[in-house]
Amino acid sequence: MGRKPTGRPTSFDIAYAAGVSQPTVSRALRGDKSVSEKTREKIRQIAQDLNYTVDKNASSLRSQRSNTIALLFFEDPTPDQSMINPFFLGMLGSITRACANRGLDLLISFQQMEDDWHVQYQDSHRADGLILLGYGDYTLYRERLDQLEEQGTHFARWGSVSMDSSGATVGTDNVQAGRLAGEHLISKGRKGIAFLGHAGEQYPEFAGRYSGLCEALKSAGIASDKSLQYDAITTEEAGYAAAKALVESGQSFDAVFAASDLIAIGAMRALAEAGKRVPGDVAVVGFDDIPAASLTTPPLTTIMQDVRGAGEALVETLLAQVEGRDLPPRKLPGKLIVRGSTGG
Amino acid sequence: MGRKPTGRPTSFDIAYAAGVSQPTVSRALRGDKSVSEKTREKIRQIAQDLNYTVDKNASSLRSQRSNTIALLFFEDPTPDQSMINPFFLGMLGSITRACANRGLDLLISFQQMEDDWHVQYQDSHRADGLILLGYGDYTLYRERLDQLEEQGTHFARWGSVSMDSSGATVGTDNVQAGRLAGEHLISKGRKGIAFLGHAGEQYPEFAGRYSGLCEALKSAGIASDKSLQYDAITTEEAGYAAAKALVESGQSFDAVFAASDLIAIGAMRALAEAGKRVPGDVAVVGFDDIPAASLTTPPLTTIMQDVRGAGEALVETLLAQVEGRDLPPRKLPGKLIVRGSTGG
DNA sequence: TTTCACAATGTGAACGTTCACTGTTGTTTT
DNA sequence: AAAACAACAGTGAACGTTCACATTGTGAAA
Repeated sequence: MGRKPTGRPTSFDIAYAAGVSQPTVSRALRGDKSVSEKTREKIRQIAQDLNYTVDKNASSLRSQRSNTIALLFFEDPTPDQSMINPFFLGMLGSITRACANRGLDLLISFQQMEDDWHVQYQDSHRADGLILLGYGDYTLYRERLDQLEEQGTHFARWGSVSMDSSGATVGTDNVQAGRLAGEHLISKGRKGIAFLGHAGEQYPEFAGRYSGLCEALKSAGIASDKSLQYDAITTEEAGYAAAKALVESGQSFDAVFAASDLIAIGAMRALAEAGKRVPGDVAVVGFDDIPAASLTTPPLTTIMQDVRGAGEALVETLLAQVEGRDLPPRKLPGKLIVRGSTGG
Repeated sequence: MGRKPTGRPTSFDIAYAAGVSQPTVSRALRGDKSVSEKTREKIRQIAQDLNYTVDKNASSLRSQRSNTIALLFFEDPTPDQSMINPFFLGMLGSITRACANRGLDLLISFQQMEDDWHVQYQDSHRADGLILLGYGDYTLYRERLDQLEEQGTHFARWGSVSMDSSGATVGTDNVQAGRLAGEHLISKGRKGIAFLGHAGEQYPEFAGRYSGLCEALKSAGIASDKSLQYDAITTEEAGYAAAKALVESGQSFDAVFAASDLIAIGAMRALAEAGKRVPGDVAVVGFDDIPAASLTTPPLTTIMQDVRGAGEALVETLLAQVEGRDLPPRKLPGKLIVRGSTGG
């Protein structure tokens, strides 16, 4: 179980074996065109035989580029232990893939809002840039974002695109997606559509979804009723509470558009307890299409965000920024997934 | 959006400002006792004022220690895109936390079985060690593990502890957990207990769970019936297929112990389609306690693995190995979570 | 033939730390 | 009072690359 007695080989060893100078080895392995095809191939072969790999630390130190990006998750101070929003976990997968495709390494870290994450990674040269992921109260981290920007840190974030953009942003077109949900419910003959989710500017994504819903209602000539909007952050508990409040208010409604699947799942629980049948009495639409959405009874109709596209877009946007060309913010369309909770 | 015109400060700048030599700065910031309390504090203060952080690359290069570990997920060649086993995602969270507590950075990467992951990370000095995560056919990657070990790579893996251990291993005590599940079902009066999951040595974890079940049956004086064991890998589809085969076989059974929650969920779907009621006709127990387990109807009774403990144990074991002291393999107990699928 | 350009490699330094020593002081021991 | 020893700080080198520039050889243009 001990370590190899002999140290691992360096580029000098390869150089010696190949009968060239050490920098030539470096050039060859990077695929530099100024090394002849022949020597390049020879060096590659020797490197492989000797089991040599470039030392990333030395490389990064000298070139001032780590080919690594850091992924920072953050949520409101997590109440319980480690219940991470499943949607972001899907995102993690797609970002990982996007990085792998480009030969980038990915550092990951979960952050509490209070931490001073804003200084750590890029400054210590661990990463060339940051990807920021997380719902939550926008106003809370707005300040940090500005600070990042001021520091000249490269970052891309997932979130609401519509806000006066702080840095490079990629997000779902929440208004379009909200409209999609609204139109679907309306097409099912529903008119009293409640919205569960914050609609204030602290939660611009939710607000976008709500205004999309309102647009759909308006287009259909239905008056939207502000009293049918109930605040909820993105947890199952919040959804349960909001739906319960809705039911107990005595207002009449025949559909619920939840700002996230977790909210929707909580809401369905509350509706069931209140004796409301889904979709008979109340149709329910969620948002995100998390894995659990297809496992509820009835299965949840929801808006799927383009997770795969998002990962690609985030990495691409960040990379562009690192290389000095800023890309415009990008909105990805949502897609309606029809399941049982709206009557199939 | 441009970069700071002036380069970021180095330890020399701090040294100059503090009126000491540069290595003293390095020592002070590492908390070296050989720097007097006074100067240490002074240097800390100046560093903070100047917004200085230690360059991780230089530090790692010189000290030959990256304070980073790499987390490698791998599964059987993923059929569809990025459906990652939710259980491992929970694990990711706990490992992240365990790393953060120790000031370690975490690199993550998803691997196809075919890739040559076994050489990459530690050799290039990106990471001090590897954590390997993934179910799957053991025989498939067994060879790679041996290779890693031979290379002197430090790694810890999550998996079956009982096998002739390749390297440092942490895992759930599958036999104990299986017994727990069996005892619970027996206490509910069930006697015809089917097991859905591979029981061969390619899947030692599943096999352990099965033998735990058999132990429980034996202790209760019930003969275990090998024909009630159906192979299934850990997906919802596999669970569906296995349960369907079970039903169609015409054998009588009144309980199902699934080797994973996904299998259980698939099985419940098949049972529902076959007109069997859960838990009335058939009680169901899963394994893992993934988030979706509490959202099914009825909610799924399951065995919870100690995810938090696992993350801690893996990181600790790995760290020990890096520091030259090998820790023995570790088994963590499973915990029964009783929900509706076994009658509450 | 001379000249210039270009392709291919070599040379020396630099990236920003940490390591192993060497010097200082000032305090204790005998 | 000399010797011994801490406690603290400084000096020079080293980690393994990549960079900027200098050097060589070769063939085409003059």
